[in-house]
Amino acid sequence: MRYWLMKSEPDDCSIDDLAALPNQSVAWYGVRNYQARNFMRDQMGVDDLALFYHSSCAAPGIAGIVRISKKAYPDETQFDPSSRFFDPKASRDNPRWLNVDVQLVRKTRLMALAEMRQLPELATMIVLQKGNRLSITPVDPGHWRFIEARLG
DNA sequence: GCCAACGTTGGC
DNA sequence: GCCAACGTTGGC
Repeated sequence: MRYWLMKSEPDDCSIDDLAALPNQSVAWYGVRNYQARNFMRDQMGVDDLALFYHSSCAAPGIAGIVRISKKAYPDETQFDPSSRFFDPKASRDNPRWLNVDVQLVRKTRLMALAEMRQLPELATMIVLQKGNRLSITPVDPGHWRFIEARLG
């Protein structure tokens, strides 16, 4: 059982969008970074928990908690020529990209990036490191407990 | 829109 | 294997 932080652009899928979906769950498609893919493939298990983070938006920060509801399987969008995530080098025999499914656990108050940066307890979080762009990062249990307590 | 940081591609 | 060029991410 591990903890994660997963970035989503709210213009694409916000915490409220997730809450409105059937089963409040969604395929975390579109990851096109090998390190993030490998996290899903090698380390993510069903019932792992993740912070749902809004990125590339006016108010970046943690917006909710989700759980991994299905382990990694091939990302359909890599096979779809009409998708912006289409990958001509991927095939069904040899898929390159994977996704997991996530399900809403609860929406939280927004814990803004600016607030996170002000908390010395969180200073070593991967997502706060300079230049970090990974869309999926592990969160250590101490950070998880601290954030969860602070989210109320 | 700007720009720093990073990952990927492809020529050599 | 090196590395320049290019594309993307993501905060501001």
